[in-house]
Amino acid sequence: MLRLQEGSRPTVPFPVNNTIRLACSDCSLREHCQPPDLSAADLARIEATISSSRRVARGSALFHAGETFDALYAIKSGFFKTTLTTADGRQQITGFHMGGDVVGLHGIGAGHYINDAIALEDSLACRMPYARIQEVAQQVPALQAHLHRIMSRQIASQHGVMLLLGNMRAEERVAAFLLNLLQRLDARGYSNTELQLRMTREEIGSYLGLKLETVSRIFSRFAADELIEVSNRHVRVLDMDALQARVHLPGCEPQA
Amino acid sequence: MLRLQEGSRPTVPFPVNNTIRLACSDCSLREHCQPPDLSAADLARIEATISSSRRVARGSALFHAGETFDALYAIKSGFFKTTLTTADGRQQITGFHMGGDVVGLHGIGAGHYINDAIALEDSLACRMPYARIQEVAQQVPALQAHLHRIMSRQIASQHGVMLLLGNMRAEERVAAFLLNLLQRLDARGYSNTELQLRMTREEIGSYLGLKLETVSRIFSRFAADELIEVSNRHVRVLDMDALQARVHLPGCEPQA
DNA sequence: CGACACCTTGAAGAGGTTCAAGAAATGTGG
DNA sequence: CCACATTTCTTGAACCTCTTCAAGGTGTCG
Repeated sequence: MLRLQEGSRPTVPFPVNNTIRLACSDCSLREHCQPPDLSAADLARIEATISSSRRVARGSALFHAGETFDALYAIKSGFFKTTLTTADGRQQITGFHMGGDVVGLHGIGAGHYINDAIALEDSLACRMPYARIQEVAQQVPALQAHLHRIMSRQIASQHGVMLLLGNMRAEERVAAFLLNLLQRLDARGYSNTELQLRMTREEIGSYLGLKLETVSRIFSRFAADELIEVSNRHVRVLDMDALQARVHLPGCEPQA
Repeated sequence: MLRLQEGSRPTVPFPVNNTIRLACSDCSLREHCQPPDLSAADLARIEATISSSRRVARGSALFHAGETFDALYAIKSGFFKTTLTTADGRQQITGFHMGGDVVGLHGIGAGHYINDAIALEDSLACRMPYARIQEVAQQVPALQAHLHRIMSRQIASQHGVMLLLGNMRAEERVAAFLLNLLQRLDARGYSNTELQLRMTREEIGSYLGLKLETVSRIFSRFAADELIEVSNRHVRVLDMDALQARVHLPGCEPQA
């Protein structure tokens, strides 16, 4: 079984859609994408079905809208966006996904993917054929429960996005976006005050329902107010409390 | 087993949260909430776990945010809204749900409901304890697959809402909203050109990220343009093609 | 070094909100 | 069954936020 050399930088062009193998038991993301408390036998069974990894080069797709759905993907490393395209060509980014996230769940019901999942940096994903997942879940209750949890959480988190898009002003959206990213990075052991954005201002805007100029202006405003420090795509939070305070609407404090 | 008299109008005040029993095999919504092609034995097993119905009076809740999650609900008849409330008191309606829809899925991952589900008219819902669903799904692959499909479809349809909130102008949102309702009613055997709104303009606005005045104005504009006919909460579509055309952005046709 | 993609900032403009007032529908109690 | 209160809806006018258009700057990669 090939062991990935995590730290090494490839000297050749990044291979696209190359399939390699890597043990689930070695995966640092186990607690994110697998049910806890599995027996060794169960783990082995799951591993046999899903330990096929796919490299995805920056800019290329894990799957495209319209392709027949046949597998879920757990992101092992890297960063993805999922984008919806309308008949008249408008694009909406429906999510940003990082290590441990599972993408493709929307395809189960439709039979095909409705999204494009595009890597925003060279990434590694774990391909999990859905037919096999179903089989194993039928025998391993913990996997079934885990799958339900993952789908349910995605539904719940999308409610949060609807709140963001439906109720928040531009400033609040950007603040909430940054805080959400930081929180997810924190949960993965990274800094909770500093991050490297993997997406353009335009992509942030698409996700937040704003234009790229608006996003840029708000970054500048936050920097001017000394809430954050922005240098290109590197963002450092200087005043976490103040940033969090911006998520609540400014002119509408609950009054006695 | 009590048989509901569908057509009869209760002469006593509508009983709140009353639990009655009604056979799944009698339910007109079977094809909506249950997997197809079940054996009689499987159907009986499912029925034993989920054939407990709850009446919910207009204005009261099927569940509240914060309550411990223990069951999913399939709506048998009536109409619900699900609403999210923020710390600072803002409300966002995250969905409208009618007969055949399943609500509460977001609770699986969180362990508690994150939404309020409020009946917009006197309604009947089928309570399905989640622990039992899990058990049965473990033994009946068709049920498991069906549950996955339901959750997946909800994820996919929420992507559509994100597109609506993130990318569409007010006019498009209202047109898309009406068309979506009509399509769902059509799938349930009702008219696909005429409907009785069960929610206020404010609730429509909350769902669409608009103010109630904006919704009202757009209804008036559509009526003035003879796309629809509005009389209070009754809406009849006069020109379906033109209404559908409003969903695409008006000033941005793909040009050669 | 030069081309290209990405970002910032300004000024003008549009779409939606806010505020306000009145009309219509709905519900309540006598 | 009618009068009254309440909720919901409509419409107008002023305002504000975000967008659009535009230009220049910065960073990156071949």
